[in-house]
Amino acid sequence: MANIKDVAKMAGVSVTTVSRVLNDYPYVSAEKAEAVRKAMEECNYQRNINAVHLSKGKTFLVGVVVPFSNHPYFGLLIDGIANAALTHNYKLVLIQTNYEEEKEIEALTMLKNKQIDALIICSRICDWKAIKDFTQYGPIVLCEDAREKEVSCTFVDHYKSFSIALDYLHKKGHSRIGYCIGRKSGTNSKQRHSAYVNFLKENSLSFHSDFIFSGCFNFEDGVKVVTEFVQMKERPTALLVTSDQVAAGILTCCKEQGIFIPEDLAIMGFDNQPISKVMHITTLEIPLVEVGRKLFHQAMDGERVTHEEIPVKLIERETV
Amino acid sequence: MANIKDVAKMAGVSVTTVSRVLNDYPYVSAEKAEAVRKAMEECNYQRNINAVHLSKGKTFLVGVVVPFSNHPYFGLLIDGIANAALTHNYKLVLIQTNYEEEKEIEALTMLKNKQIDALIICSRICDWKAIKDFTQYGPIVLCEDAREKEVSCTFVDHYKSFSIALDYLHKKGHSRIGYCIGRKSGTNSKQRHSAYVNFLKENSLSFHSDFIFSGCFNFEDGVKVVTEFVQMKERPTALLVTSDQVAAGILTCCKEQGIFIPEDLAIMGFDNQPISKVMHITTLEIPLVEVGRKLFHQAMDGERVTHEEIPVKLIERETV
DNA sequence: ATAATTTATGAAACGCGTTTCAAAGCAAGA
DNA sequence: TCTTGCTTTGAAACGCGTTTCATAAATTAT
Repeated sequence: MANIKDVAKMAGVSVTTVSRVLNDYPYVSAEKAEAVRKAMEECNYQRNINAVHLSKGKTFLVGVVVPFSNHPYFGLLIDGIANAALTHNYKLVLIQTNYEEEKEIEALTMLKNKQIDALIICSRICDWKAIKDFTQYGPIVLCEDAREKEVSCTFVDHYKSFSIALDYLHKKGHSRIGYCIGRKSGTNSKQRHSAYVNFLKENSLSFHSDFIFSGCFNFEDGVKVVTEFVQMKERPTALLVTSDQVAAGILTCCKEQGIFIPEDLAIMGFDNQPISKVMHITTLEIPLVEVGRKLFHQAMDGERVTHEEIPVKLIERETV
Repeated sequence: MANIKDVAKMAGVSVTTVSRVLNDYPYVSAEKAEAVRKAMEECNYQRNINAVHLSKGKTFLVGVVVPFSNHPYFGLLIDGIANAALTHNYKLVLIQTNYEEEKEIEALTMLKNKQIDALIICSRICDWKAIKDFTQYGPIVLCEDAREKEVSCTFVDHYKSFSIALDYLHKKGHSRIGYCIGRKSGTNSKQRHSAYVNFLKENSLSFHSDFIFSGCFNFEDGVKVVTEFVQMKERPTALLVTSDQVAAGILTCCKEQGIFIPEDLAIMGFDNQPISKVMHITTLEIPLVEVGRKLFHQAMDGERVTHEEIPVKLIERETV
């Protein structure tokens, strides 16, 4: 395969001139530019992108860390990131971690390596300390409340939004409220939990540890929740479900079991995924595609550290 | 930042020796190896991966072309690819095309550029001709029946599987069968359609163009189908739905409309996604994660062109 | 007409790790 | 003792495009 030298020779110019043509720099005469273009065509020249990357110290790749890629939450997020990347001629390197810390470190190392220009971490298991060490190597942006930290982030104030949801349920007459969550650790989960605990305290409600269902990620996890629910002696009357998928699963399962929604159990979803509309699930809208887009822009604007809060919106439908 | 030269100088050896240590080559004395390791640590040396890529002509990146990443079908496929990639120390470059041909060409160009070592195309809109021109630049593998073509593929024989499903419905007494599909063009869709047409012919059944519902990708698309369905004068009694998501949407919507499944309408899904189990949808299992894994392995084994057919399995549940 | 710019062009250095090739040292076998 | 065959080690070439710097030519300004 021909390289820039060959093209230069063929066109009777220097490699510098070829490079100038290649990159649309000025100060090349029309004739020489033409000669170069002709030579490139003749030998089917293709620029070796790795040489460009080495030379420029830039790859036009952005790493995206997600635990799973087949989950609608991350799917939508990736969608937003991917579409923003598309318009900026960046490509995404998908790093699926399955929540293994090792994989997250690998992603961070890619940044250190200069294999990617920036890194977007959609969800993590690793310590902030681990990340901090890598901030010097390039922009890292988080999808969580990192206002206290020296990296950019786009986030939902989950404390606030959980409080809103809890108050809403409380106003509707519920005092036995539980919630379903993916994993218990994680910045977002912790914020939610403290909102929950504070809500109980402020309203003098008692804490039931079995009102908290963890491990809820997908539609099918709704089955587990309902199975547990029916076996409970003291049941909650309302459930905050941090994913519409899970809420939909719970709904479906409850119908089978003859549990009426919202009479027997009120359900409040999160995200406002399309499925929640179809199933008339009351939910808290989080514009994930927009979050994704913002994350990408922050990754691009690596110099500036910004913290963007995304407002959520309560969407009333028929499950509360 | 220190480079290999600096390390060599610090350790009092040549760059070659450093390179040998870096790559675990034999023929380095223990003392020198130790000196190199110490030097690397001292200056926090990090190998510039782009230089490696340039030198090796290899990037350990595999491109994955998908139209959307937030769809469970592609989610599962990506999952399989990603996990296989993980174990082989490859990373994925996600190219979300939204079915724009231009983006597909861009992905192919990345292969030509040597920016990726191989390309997996999960679904495409572009012509085979367009792809053919790029096969010379590296392994391209397709997720469709490409037995006639000189690229590797992992595929489901959609003609066969559609026939199986149609026969099953027919044996259950249905003669007014329709189907729901994502897009009408596309290799898979065409295979399915011809299976459908042949089935009708062989059983002397008449063709109703309105029994075919296209644009069915997601859960929410089920709504459209049901809306159309209830307005039909002559309704099908069974529907083959090429995605469990859509089948689930149809099911949910039918329940609302008082349409009984399977009495009023039999539904047969595809993929055997978790949702189909929860909702007891009879479906045709396609092991997408395994398909993904195979696609990756074929991409790795670029030399050999193989065509792997994936068998499907009918899973009887309660919607037929 | 002369100075000051602007335009055009190429040599060479740079980014950096890998690999080939030659050479030297040393041990085992003949 | 001599040959053969590892084991070690490093110089130099290689992969290839970008960028800096110097030079020369052509304009424009004074």
